[in-house]
Amino acid sequence: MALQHLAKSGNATTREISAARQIPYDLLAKVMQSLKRDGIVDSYQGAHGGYAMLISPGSVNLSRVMNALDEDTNLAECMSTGISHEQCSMYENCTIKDPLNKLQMRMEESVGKMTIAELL
Amino acid sequence: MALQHLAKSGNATTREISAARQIPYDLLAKVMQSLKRDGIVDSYQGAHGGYAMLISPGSVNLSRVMNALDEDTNLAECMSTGISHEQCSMYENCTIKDPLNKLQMRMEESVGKMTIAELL
DNA sequence: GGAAATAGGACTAAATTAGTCGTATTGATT
DNA sequence: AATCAATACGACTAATTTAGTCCTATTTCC
Repeated sequence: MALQHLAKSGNATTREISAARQIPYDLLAKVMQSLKRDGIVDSYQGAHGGYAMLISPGSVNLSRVMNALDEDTNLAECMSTGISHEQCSMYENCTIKDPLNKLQMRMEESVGKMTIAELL
Repeated sequence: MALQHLAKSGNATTREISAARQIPYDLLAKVMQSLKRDGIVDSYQGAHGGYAMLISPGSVNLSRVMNALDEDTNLAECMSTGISHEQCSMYENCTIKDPLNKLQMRMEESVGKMTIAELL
């Protein structure tokens, strides 16, 4: 909702979006910071500051937004990069690992096909 | 994992699957009951009882399995059928309702394309 | 200097999901 | 008839995750 608002209005403050969309201010603030961190939006501090899209809405797909907001968007823990193999004792002889990976790729693809531009 | 096991072995008891896949017995029992309720598997009570596939693995897609196990698989509460309109005060002037519905349909489609047969 | 904004860490509360427990029922075997 | 091994199921508890809050910096315009 925040990105839809931003894409429509060009730029806005957290306070404005919070009021317009009835989103708790503090929560939205966290969301905006995450979007900034990912480089989806740009921020301007100080008085008369706020946020603006850094990338064209059509170039921001929902898969990217998901990953910007959540640190782990995998279907299972073992699918994260890194030390995850040790986390599951069944990792070596797991028989659903491959199909699960395939499923995740397909889902990411379908989520990735929708962009912020399609929310306007 | 349970369905993969069942599809491979033809039939099995909860105890067998639990041991083979290291799934907590009580939890798996609940899962099997849900699958039975949905009509994906058939159950046989009493001694020498157990479960067997009721439908061919190729006809059981993961979307159906999801819905069999979870009572609500919607992206948002307002997308459930029934009284949900009253649950969200913003329902009438929600501006992401339509794209969200479209997204859910696309995701369901991609999940629905994979069947238990593809786990074998 | 003050007001209005972002930045971010630490925390709490709510909701969800995973897992357990107790008991009933069914049905083949002895 | 008794027993044992299985499903059925409701109620509960524990763990995890997610939503939301609070406090304090920092930045920048006026």
